[in-house]
Amino acid sequence: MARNVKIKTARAELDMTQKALADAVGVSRQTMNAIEQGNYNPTIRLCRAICKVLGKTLDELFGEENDDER
Amino acid sequence: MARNVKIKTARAELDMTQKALADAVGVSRQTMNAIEQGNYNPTIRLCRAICKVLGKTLDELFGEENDDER
DNA sequence: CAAAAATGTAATATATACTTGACAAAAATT
DNA sequence: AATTTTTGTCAAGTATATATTACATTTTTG
Repeated sequence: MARNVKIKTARAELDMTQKALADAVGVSRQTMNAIEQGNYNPTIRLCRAICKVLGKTLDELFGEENDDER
Repeated sequence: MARNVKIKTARAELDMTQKALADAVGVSRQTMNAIEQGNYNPTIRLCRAICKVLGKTLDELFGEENDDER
């Protein structure tokens, strides 16, 4: 189900906790967790916000999901 | 409110109608129209599907929305 | 190793993405 | 210029992204 390890890694690089990222991005901790877990199909606005905070591009963090996630 | 002219352009390059793109992507024509109109905050999965059909990257079609869209 | 912090996960509730149907206006076709 | 196709938009409904509360487990820290 496509765990998003790229977010986890980028977060680690900045030494940010899931909660810190969630707060920075204006979303609940559970939502951030679910996104990293690959259980979510977030909106583009949220993806953009995450990219902005983590200093990555959309393609870097959310590119090519080949599998059939929900 | 940030009309997405990039999608419109990419669509024109392929000589696709809004309906054709909507069908190819598995979404209603109204939804595609609203996205081009900038009234929507689509999910990343839909964005990926649009990119795939139009042969563009996420960054190309959905990068940097600076303005305060909804 | 114990305590604290961070993470994974579930249930219920709410906001909003997306659908369907319908109609008007604009653009393209003949 | 008339007809058809495409686009823009609205209203009401359904599906799902996200919030909140809560608790168990894992990881980190003292």
